[in-house]
Amino acid sequence: MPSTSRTFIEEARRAQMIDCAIDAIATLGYAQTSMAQIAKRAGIAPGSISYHFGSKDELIQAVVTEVAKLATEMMEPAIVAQSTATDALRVYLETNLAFMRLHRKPLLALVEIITHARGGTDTSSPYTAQHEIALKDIEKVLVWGQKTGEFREFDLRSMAIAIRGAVDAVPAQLFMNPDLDLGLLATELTTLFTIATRRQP
Amino acid sequence: MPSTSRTFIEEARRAQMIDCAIDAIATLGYAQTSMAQIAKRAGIAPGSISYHFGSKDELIQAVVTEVAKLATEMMEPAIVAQSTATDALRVYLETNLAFMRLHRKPLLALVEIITHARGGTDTSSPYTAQHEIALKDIEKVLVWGQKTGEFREFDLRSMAIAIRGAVDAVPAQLFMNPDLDLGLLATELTTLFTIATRRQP
Amino acid sequence: MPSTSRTFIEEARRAQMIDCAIDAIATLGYAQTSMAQIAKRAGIAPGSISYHFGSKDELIQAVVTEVAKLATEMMEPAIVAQSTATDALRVYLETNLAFMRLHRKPLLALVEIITHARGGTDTSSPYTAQHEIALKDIEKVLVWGQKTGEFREFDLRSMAIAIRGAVDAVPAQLFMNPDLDLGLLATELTTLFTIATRRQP
Amino acid sequence: MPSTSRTFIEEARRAQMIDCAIDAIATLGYAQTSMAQIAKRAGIAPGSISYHFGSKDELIQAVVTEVAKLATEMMEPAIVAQSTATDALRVYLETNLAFMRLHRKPLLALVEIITHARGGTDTSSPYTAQHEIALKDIEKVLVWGQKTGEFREFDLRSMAIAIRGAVDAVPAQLFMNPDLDLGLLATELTTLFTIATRRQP
DNA sequence: AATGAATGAGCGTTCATTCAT
DNA sequence: CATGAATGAACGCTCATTCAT
Repeated sequence: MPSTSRTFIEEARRAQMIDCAIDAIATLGYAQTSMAQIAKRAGIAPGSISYHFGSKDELIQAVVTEVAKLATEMMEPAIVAQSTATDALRVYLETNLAFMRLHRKPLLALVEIITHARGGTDTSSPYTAQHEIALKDIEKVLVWGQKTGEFREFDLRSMAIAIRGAVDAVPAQLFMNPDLDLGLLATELTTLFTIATRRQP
Repeated sequence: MPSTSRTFIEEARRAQMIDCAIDAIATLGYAQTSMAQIAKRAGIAPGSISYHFGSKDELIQAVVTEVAKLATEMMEPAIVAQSTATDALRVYLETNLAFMRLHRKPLLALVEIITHARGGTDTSSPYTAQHEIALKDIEKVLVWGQKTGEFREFDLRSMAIAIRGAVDAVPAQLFMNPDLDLGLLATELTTLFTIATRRQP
Repeated sequence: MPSTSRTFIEEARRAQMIDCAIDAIATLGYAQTSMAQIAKRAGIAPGSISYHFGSKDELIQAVVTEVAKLATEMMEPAIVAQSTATDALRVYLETNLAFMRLHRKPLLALVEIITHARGGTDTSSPYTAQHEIALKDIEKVLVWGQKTGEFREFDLRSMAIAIRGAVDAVPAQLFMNPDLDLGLLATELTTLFTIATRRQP
Repeated sequence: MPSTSRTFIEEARRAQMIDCAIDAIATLGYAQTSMAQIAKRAGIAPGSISYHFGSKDELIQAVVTEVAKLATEMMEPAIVAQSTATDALRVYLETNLAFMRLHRKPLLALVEIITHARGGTDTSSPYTAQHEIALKDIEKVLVWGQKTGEFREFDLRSMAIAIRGAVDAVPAQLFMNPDLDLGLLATELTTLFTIATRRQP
């Protein structure tokens, strides 16, 4: 039991603040979400957030980490359990869309942060890095498929951009049309990229 | 020559301010772009922008209109000149990427504005509408190809989301990696969606 | 013929600007009346007003002078023509209310200026002086009536304040209720102050 | 002792700011009183006022409420305690002038606010309403006197305008001449309106 | 540990005034 | 004479952050 009681309370407070930040960002939008708004939702003082997180940026970073952890926990085991690259790609798309269905608010918050929190030409932001990691993950599956001969020859980065782009486009759609059929979308995207990647006859 | 000198000067100033706004937004990001920043780039007083545009919103709107005009002028004639849906889809992707190459900063600015100017749950923003129009345009080409038998059966909206998503993902990539090979990307995306949409044997 | 053609045009321009200033102030209120608003009403450039009047303060002063001249021209001859102080007091009240009926906008503008343009503890403002002159004018009539025995003994300044206060209260009423019966009000105020000032039995 | 220390401090700060606002408005005039000016007098940062009051309008409203409360507490009990309309009218005038003597700055500030906070043709401002209430209050006393036969017949609104006009004229006089004898003025105005309203022989 | 009052820099905007044309 | 583009100071307001309690 490595964590003390103090740390436990501390962690509970942080988790509560992260949850409220997610709710505020997903509901109000990134630009309209102030520290005061988050504090109000948590029923605490604005200063307490600074106290626990040091700065707004660190809170936002914690939100990103939290949601990324949630997503990874949900998606990664299913993907690595597949025995073919084709299945892995299919499951990658399916679990991504499933995550949007099950964790809409965290996902919306994450998208808001990624699109808003970038500062200028700062190529080295943690969000940029995360995006690169996502593309690299896809490329691993694509390389696998090309090695086994399941997939045709194509430029890895281009295909990865297309796949990730399709997935990243969904939250915006979801925002515009909350009744979007995510099940249908999952099926269609799977078919689309299965056809587009498979070795051509 | 119907325009007077006065109008000419006025238009020149507006154009200069729009250019500086584009530069500022593309360089600093939307959230970091204040009237003062834009004015500084133009070498003028902050109040002068309000004098010419009335408000920040109107300046931003002018930027959007300017870039949209630029994009439409470049892309639309080439697309409608095609005689098959397959060619139209190819040219759609090619001209979109060509625009990014030729007008990188305006395009980055436009993307920044579209992704940031939305406020919370406001579904009815003009930028949201613009996005929907873009999808509908793609769907027209897809319907065309399905009617002629060039394309297989698929859900129109899902395919449109994937295509637009791939295109929209490019600016972010461009931002992270300015040396991205847009020519290669155009070829690969064309191949990808040609395969993914064509009638399967 | 002391005035040149240039001066004539000059005067016409000034008169036009004063009229537009009166209209703007009476319609929009003092605080909402900017140089640009006045210029717009006159169909001229904002800079032209500064050119003719030097500053906003001087324009406002010109408006006050103009309206005061209008009022004096209308009221003074009728008042001095009376042969008793009682009649003079009656005509003073009647002509004051008649002026409000006939020149509502100039009067409203004047009131707006007097109540708004005062700057801090500046006791020596021209508006303060004008107010003092108005009280002194009333006191002259009151002294006259006391000397002839028409009026009872009372403190001159107190009675003058009450009379002027009643008259000054009317524009605000007019503003709140444009259908106010100024004829009835004139009759009633005349009766009121005739009773209040006359020698008691 | 129902109020906590926290609320107490909060209230003390608000009271301090209201006092400084009263001082600034009475000294500088409404138009010259900015948040920065008030803050300077209080020795605090401009933002602190927004923190406690939300907006300038709310601060001004708080000033009005504060002064109105002060005035009502002082004047109303004395007036309603009278057994005849004649006495009520006398006490109305006396307490009004007494308030000016005891609370000169708050009263000046109130008058500044009432005369300035109206915007253009906006008939429905809360200050306009307050003025109407003041007239109605006077009319109640006048109706009372006419019913008991103490007062002669006259138009209620006209007489109310004259009485309120006389009272409202005093602050401006006070501003011009700080040594004005308010005791004498109270006596004279009482006599004036007692004579003017009483049943004529 | 937690507070919340207070800060101060920055925001978008207004506007009387200036001056090259 | 007249213009109107441009200015620059001031406005009310927001908000992440600090710090005495």
